[in-house]
Amino acid sequence: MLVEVALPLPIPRTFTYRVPGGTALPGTRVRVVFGKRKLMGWIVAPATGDGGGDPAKIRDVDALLESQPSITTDVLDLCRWLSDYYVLPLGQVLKTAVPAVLSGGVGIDAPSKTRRVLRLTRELLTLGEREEVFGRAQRQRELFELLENTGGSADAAHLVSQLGFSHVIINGLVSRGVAEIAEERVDRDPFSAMPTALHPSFTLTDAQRDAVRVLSNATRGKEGNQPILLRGVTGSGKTLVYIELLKEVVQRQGRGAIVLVPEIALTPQTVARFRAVFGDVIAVLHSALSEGERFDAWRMLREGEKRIAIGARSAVFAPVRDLGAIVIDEEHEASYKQSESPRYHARELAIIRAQLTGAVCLLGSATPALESWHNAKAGKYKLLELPVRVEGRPLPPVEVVDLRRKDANVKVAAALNPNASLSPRLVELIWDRLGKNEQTILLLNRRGYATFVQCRSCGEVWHCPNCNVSLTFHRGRKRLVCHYCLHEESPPSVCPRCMSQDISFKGVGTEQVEREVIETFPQARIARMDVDTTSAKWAHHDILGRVERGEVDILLGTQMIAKGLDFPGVTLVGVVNADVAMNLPDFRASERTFQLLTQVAGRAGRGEKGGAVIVQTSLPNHYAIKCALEHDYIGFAEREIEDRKGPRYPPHLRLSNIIISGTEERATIAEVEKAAAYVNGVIASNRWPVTLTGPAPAPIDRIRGRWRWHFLLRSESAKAMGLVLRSLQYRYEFKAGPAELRLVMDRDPVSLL
DNA sequence: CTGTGATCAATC
DNA sequence: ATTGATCACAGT
Repeated sequence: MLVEVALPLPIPRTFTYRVPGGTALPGTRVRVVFGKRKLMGWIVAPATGDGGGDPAKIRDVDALLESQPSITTDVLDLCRWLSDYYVLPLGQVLKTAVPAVLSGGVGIDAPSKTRRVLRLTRELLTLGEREEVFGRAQRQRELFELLENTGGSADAAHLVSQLGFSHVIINGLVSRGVAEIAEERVDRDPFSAMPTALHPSFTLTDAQRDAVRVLSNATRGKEGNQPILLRGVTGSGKTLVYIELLKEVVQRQGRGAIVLVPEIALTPQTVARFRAVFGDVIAVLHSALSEGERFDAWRMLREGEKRIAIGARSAVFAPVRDLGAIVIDEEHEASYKQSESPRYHARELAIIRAQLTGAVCLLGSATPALESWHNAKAGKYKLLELPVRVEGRPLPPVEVVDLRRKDANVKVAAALNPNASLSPRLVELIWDRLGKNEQTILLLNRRGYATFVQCRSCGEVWHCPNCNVSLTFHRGRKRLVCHYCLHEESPPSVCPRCMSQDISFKGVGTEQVEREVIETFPQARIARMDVDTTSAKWAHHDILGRVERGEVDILLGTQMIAKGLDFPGVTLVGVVNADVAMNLPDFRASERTFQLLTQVAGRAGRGEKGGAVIVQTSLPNHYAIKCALEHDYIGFAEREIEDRKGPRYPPHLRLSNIIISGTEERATIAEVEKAAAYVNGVIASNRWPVTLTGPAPAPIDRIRGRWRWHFLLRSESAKAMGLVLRSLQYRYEFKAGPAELRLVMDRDPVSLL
């Protein structure tokens, strides 16, 4: 039998091999001889026959690595789509769709962890039988009866170390023929030991009930197979709708489901709620899992022992059987787009996988991505809405503090501290909450102490030697740090250019706000949550746990505190500076700002006590901020969609960002110009409806010592865009020349930085 | 006339 | 990605 094998190499084609004596299903991993070496690959199809080459060259498959395909049919089809759309060889895609331990070429059983267990082989029903078998061997009889009471088997090491049965006793049972030592697979699941905070189950609101009805009809194929967008304001109970959908699919229909969450470490509450309802049929695909644990979770899904996978974007490849639903929570989140190859968007893959399997695809958000909203308005997605919070709780009032105003307010603050980043109004409200023993969340989307360091006398700003970005001062570490390449150096005491000692630390970061908060509210219990305080494995979990138990008065952090958290004790949210996200040179800056403000404002007032939000900004008239104040998603979306007509950006068309990087600036520019000229030629000669903008330096034009230039492709036609990218791939695939020049194709980029 | 490096084609 | 072939130019 001849088969097509995809190899994890940058070669966009498959190779034909022979499976000697027998057959093998697509999705099976094989080892093959390729050139001089042996590689692991996947059988992806029966051989096409015309296979583009000399039949005499076809070699035998070296070994089949598994009897059951590691890639199921629907995942294989999903990977094919990914390979085609994002212009990437199929073998490389498949490699990212299975746990890393499987791409090393080991057999499917090898990564499993086993333990030795003592297991009963014979029943001794009567007392007489027991007397006869054991005689005076009292301890052996005790061990035998212990095993009977624990279901017939027990861990051998545990019997010896914890229960005091020596090897002699165990061997005695074995030699009497009533028990045996066996290897048993261990299923590592670090979550099984974690408490599942049982959430009070609310009765559904009318809107929730309507949504659930539509969704459960959809699971029975009554609503067509469109993706469904659930727009529910913060606190409207989207999670409960997801749970009801999964109850229908998993408990009533006996099918499987996938739940995607933006970053699983940041959403422990969401995960805990699913675990509370579905218990041990859930596999949690957490980034902190070891490779072995990840493999176990994957295998249990593959074998149907677990039916729900919950995890970040890569969980879209989970080998869930008989898939009935995919839920994408916070579907607007940028983290669903992978920032390295393969640069897929998990939301798009989820929609495709749902289409392939007939599953329901549910996108949920309070602030849908404009693309999703646009699709819903155009009728491509079905739209469901949850317009009010549960139990009729109001959305919190949002108040603006204008950072530009040099009136009494700010002067008071300035008199106290010239660098004050908390306005008197915000300070006053925090005092009030401290007095009432209520909690405050403070958001600032910048970490470190000061975002740049500048000489007051000559204006020199300290930059990273490898990247074209300013260095951030971290006071705790007493270092200047580059947030792109992690370069560190000592903070200067003298300006090397003008020898002045008058050096200022500018641009407030979370570390500095933390200091200000400590000085202003000395008795408050404060927790800071950003990349610098959450590097330890379960650090997120620990910090959020303290907040949940009421051990923290003020939680301060970057955007990682803005999402999905549900703490009824939080009655005040302060946005220290709303402008940070707005000033990025990216067409999504307004959208990001609006989403961040809406999401973080939604953390306030989830309990009975209500809540308030303070937004400090120097752009109080910007529509992104104004709409966020009024909780007006639709107003924002309409205005922003209009704004993106000139120059045209998504959702009006599709983008691809082509980046060429290299260590030499001139060679990089020369190459990007060559590439752009080539693309322009291809577009013109085929009359493809695609336009090219650039080339130009990337917004951050040097990272890790590499110069970066890019150009943008715009098209309303996905097909034409695909053809252009494909021709670029062929042009560059076998490209000779200094290998240090690299080309990246980012289709539907989420950020242009 | 050999040796090192760059460039290119091929891999079932 | 990796290997082997081919070709240029440098040092002998």
